[in-house]
Amino acid sequence: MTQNNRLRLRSGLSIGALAERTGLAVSAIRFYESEGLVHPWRNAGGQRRFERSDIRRLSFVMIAQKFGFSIARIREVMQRLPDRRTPNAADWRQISEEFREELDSRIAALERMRDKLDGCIGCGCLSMKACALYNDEDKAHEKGNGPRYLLGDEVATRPPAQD
Amino acid sequence: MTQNNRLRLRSGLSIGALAERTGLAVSAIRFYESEGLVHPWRNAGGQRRFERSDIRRLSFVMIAQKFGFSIARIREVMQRLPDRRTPNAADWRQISEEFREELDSRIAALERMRDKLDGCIGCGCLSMKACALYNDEDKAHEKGNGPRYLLGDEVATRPPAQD
DNA sequence: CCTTGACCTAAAGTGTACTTCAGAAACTAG
DNA sequence: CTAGTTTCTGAAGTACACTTTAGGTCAAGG
Repeated sequence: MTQNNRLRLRSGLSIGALAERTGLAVSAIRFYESEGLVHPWRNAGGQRRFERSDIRRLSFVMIAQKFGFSIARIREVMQRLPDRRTPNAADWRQISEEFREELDSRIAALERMRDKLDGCIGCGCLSMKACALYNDEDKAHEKGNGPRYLLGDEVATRPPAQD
Repeated sequence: MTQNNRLRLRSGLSIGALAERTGLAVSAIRFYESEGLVHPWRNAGGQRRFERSDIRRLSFVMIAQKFGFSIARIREVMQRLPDRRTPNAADWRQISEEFREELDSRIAALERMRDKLDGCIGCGCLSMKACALYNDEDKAHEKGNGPRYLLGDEVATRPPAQD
């Protein structure tokens, strides 16, 4: 294993080794490559070889996913990492700053919505129209392909009975 | 339209009318029925007829989805609504209480993770193992079908270089 | 009565994030 | 060198939350 490690370090990590180090499935790493999140080279036999810095790239991907960011968004932000040189701590800190800001505003939006929930659920406005919970904020659930037209139509002609 | 409305009220809402009132697509309402979130009856011609209280049911579904709850979870919680009588404001308040609690703890977890982000991203632990961001909390991203084995394996034999 | 629009069902398609499978080539240990 | 493990590719499968399509029925206005 020790000798093994030494070999790996010389010629890049195999996909299996990277999977071990990150806890990801091998298939997930291949998928992330297809999504442009890592860019391994190939050895003589056509097998993928990764740099040690890819451990960190993939770790970052995992963290960002935990926070609910989509692969598209993660790819977008990671494209700001340096291309030529190996990213250093400052590079990582910089892009995580960006996530942090987005995260902050999402947490805040969620809190505002939560606060409105109390006032809204019991009231008639839940039957729609002008309810603050509808016309408001970015939803926690921003991705997706629903109708997304979310109101704007005519006003209720009758009082909000307790239906 | 006024006369139309009067007719609708006598014999229940058509799926199109319900779609108009909620902003949902007709297809979405059919889907929600198949998922057990609404239970329309059928008229003589086999068409769905909804109660006025279904406007509120679906509105609740939409709000819960905005907060990121899955259909399965929403169905689970809505099963606590009264079966026999039309749910009233107190009923709705009670089940939204439950969501509120879940929401609170999810917001709190997100905040704790966010706070750890600052300390974690720049450091070597991002390369895995004992990092607080990994072994911790319920992920915002709890559903899903990934590898989910997320660490627990051997310790790094070398210091966390700035890769 | 007839046309038009709303509605019906079942099946297939969409996007996200992956996994699983099949068959073949590469690599590693003994 | 051989056996066993890894890795390779492309295609298909999975889960969630719906939408779209196709082909047919129902209902309301002129």
